[in-house]
Amino acid sequence: MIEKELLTEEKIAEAAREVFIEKGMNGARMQEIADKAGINKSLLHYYFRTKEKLFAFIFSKLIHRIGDKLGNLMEEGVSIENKVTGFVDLYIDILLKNPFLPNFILNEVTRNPEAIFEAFAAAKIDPQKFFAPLENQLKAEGYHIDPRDFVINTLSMVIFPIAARPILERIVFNGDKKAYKEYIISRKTSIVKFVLFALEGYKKLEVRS
Amino acid sequence: MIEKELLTEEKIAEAAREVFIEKGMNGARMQEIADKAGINKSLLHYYFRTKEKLFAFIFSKLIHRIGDKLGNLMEEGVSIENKVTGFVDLYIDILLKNPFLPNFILNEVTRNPEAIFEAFAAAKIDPQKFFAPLENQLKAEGYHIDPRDFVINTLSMVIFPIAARPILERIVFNGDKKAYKEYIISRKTSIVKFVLFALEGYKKLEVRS
DNA sequence: GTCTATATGGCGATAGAC
DNA sequence: GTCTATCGCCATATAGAC
Repeated sequence: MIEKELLTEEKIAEAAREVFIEKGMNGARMQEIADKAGINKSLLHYYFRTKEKLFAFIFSKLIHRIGDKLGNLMEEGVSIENKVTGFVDLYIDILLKNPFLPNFILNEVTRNPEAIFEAFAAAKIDPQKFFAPLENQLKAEGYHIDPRDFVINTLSMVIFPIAARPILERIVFNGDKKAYKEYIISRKTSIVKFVLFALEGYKKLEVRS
Repeated sequence: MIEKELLTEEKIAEAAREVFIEKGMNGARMQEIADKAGINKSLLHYYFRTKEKLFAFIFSKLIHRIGDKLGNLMEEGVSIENKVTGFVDLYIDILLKNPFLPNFILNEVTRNPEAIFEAFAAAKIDPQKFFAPLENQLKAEGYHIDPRDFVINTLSMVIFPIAARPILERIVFNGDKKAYKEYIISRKTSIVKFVLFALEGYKKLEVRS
């Protein structure tokens, strides 16, 4: 019964994705995944022989999707300003829908670095294809900034406040969840503004330092 | 024998701190802590009845120290520029020595939010005492930026690249650990530059948006 | 206070009926 | 394919000798 098999496997994958992302490999329980998928625990082992295999399956699919999204943002002919705007907007939306994603990736990548090599290799993510054109474009548009600083600073400002939600929500917003969420949404414009202001400074420089 | 008791308890605390920070509450093993402290596993339970209690002890001490350091950075009479420089320099040094700290805090604070309330309350950390003077100072020095953006953006750029070390080291630096570390050190100056350039833009504005 | 030995419970994994 | 029952391991925690 192929029809049924696909359905069950999808239910398992969806449940596993949710539980793994929220609890991590160590914290996740096969029982919880089974419950959430509406099936029996031993059926999990029937479809994916071990927890490790199930995890690897979920993780590599995830990296693959992220790799695709990153690639799409690198079309040529788009100005730096529009790239920043598009990037920040897209990623804050994604992260608002998947608030556990940043911590999950950071953890698993620390726990088992080998998985990165494989997953990123399989997803065909090549940093040179990303940085080389960006460096040229920054130069061409007159911004004398290290492209790594440009990318990493922007990425940091997008991801960190979402990874640190429990702390910010409590310390900065006194437990007001709505205020926190509105603040994150407001960052869609404020991060772009901050980055573009900074870039102005680099425009005046003659050499990058 | 009080002398001995203090020594053993300190050895346990130091070992527990290292293991908890690297592996987290879930990943840490009482056996590993005992080994690292050079004592027996059951002696751990003699000093701290449960793993949870041992963890709470370590965690609250840690938050307390962080609270103190944050407070020290808020002396009056220091220019915004010097505060940024001092903050970035100090924190990158701390994080280079404790690379697991960011992920540890982010994780545990997600896993058990109650712990934050207690630990931060015990450490007497009051955000209003932090943000109110900073907001005034930013206004006084002519920077029309939301103080939360200012703090959170700077913090993000300091912490995130260290929390994301495994990814950056692999993807951006092709596995070259030395290059990664040198890059992080270079950020001590480049982050300050980036932030000050951005601030210049906010100086031209008449109202904060 | 510190040790050895052991209890207790949870979780991943398997056996086997249907 | 899906279930119930159970194994075997590992980690926390306790008992009890010294």
